[in-house]
Amino acid sequence: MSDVARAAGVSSATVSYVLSGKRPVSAETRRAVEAAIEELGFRLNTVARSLRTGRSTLIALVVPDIANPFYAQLAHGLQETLRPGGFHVAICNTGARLADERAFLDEAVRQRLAGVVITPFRLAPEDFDVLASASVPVVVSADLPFGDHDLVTPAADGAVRAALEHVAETGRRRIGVIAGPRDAAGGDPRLERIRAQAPAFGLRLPDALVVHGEHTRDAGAEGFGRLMRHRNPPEAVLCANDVAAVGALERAEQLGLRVPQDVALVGHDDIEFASIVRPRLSTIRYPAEEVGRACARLLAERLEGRSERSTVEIGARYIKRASV
Amino acid sequence: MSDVARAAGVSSATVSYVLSGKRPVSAETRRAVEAAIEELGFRLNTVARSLRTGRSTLIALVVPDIANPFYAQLAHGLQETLRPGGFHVAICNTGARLADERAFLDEAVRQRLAGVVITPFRLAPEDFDVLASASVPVVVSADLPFGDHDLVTPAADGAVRAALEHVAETGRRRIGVIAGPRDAAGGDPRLERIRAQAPAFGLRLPDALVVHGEHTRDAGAEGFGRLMRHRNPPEAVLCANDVAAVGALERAEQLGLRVPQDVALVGHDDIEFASIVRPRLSTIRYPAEEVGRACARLLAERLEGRSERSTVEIGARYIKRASV
DNA sequence: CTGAAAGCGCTAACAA
DNA sequence: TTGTTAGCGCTTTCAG
Repeated sequence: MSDVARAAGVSSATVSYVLSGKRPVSAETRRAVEAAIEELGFRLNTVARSLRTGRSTLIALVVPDIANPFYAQLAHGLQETLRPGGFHVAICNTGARLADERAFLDEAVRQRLAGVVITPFRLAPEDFDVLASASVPVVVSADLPFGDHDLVTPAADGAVRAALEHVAETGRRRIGVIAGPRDAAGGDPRLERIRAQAPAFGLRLPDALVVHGEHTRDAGAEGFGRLMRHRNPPEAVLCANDVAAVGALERAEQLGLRVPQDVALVGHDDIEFASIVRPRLSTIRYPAEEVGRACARLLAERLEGRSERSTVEIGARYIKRASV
Repeated sequence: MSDVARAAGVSSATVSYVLSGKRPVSAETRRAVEAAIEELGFRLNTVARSLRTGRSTLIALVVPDIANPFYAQLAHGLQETLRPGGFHVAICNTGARLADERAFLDEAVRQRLAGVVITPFRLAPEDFDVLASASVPVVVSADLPFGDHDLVTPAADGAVRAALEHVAETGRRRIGVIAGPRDAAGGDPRLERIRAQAPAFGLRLPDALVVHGEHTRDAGAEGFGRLMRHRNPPEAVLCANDVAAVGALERAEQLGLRVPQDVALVGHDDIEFASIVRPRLSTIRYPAEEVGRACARLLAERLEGRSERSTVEIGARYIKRASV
């Protein structure tokens, strides 16, 4: 930078100001500086800038698995809306493991990150204290509030109602649920929403027909197998996410069970998988890209100075397809 | 850090050395320093470290679309194998647009990144000069060599042969190809491999039956439609990637064409989609996670000092399923 | 085995 | 409108 300053016959402060635009510079000086920059092939060192300003332009996206289409799409929405503001997104795969979740939060403060967007799985609210003490803004994407952080969350009651109504209309009475991991922080709100609303539609969800597992195809297949081995199996199975639902569907085929004739299936999220499988999966859509964009906006607002907590609800909708 | 030094009664250099392990420190001093770190909740500022050392620990992954399952899986493999070495991965979605590809390379030097892993689409070799002059190591993941950068690439000849053989065995003679974008840098090697080997199996690929498009479902559907509107349509369609192949399959269904009875379909990559659609898609597997891991290894070697160019071939394999 | 001190490249007072 | 300069927090010679 001082090279540029010398070449342009100005001080390095002036170079800094033409680059940042934080103070007016005469057209003539600006031209001289820009010429020198071009001439020397100069490129601002953003590391030095970050050290000086105490804040980088990097945002961490902390999720269980970026290869899960839901998070991949969320990442896409997040990155695309953060980029015009000069921010970048680092992906942090935790594998839903507590130790890794913690490790990334720690790393976020070491790196003086501009912010963190996270879907916490096993983290406790206290784990965020490291970030608070370094005043790294946090946006949580989850079904339930988490501490007093900004939140992007589904408004899903109506969608769940619509799904249950559809299941009931088609004559089923006994339902099962393939929920998230048993030890997830805050339990599984998707399960609880179903449990709370089922009775209103004359649907029974016995405790024995609730199984838990990770958000993977294997876990979905396994959970479905367990449900159907029950001496009195469910007539409809609702899954907390589409990846598991696809696993369930595959297991149904292996077991010679027809969907929806023998058993109905409903997912959550509406990732691409859902409309690609046969039968097409009825599911409660929670639009990942839009979630990512909302997270980006919340974070941007924080970085621009908002200090009160804010929540964005993203509407979920029941998408009726062929699996019910 | 100087706070820690003061609290431990040592110099800040010593604190630095216990943290980095770059010089022996007596057990006693170490203990005192660690106690002080714990006490004060000190966290190393990696931005300052990067400024001083001239290199960050961030690696950019530059791809067209992180929401494309192939790249999402690649990202996963990359991140998981880079992390133990203390490196992080930033995602850079280019949308396959030249301007964005260039912008990210520029950004990489501003950020003094430790490295770049890229699947270039429209970039020309000269575009990499910015990186070379800042000596930012580059690993290219592509079907063809690109400049003199480290390369991860498929060994796909055998797989293509197997696919074509299967197509020929089932009695088809006239084939079509849904290739990548017409203006992609270096053309479409997957198309060229097919073109080169088809004659050996008595297969004809007329120029009129080669269509180009992006690696998206829409482009695949559109390309398939164009192919089948031909007055003498192909008996088998090979796609340069599975995302497009899924689009083609959907369009076939819309058109009332049965796969594989009316037309056979072969994809590339074997992303999860391929085994989820019905009929299951026969495809040339190119394992994305493994590609990501290979990119990580190549980059790690560079950062440890290797200076000769290196290429890793990842074996591709024909996966015979129900669409041929 | 430990310390003193220079300096990485930038930004932001403060001064002119 | 521009310049001078201190200092962000670390690493790394050089000296002891």
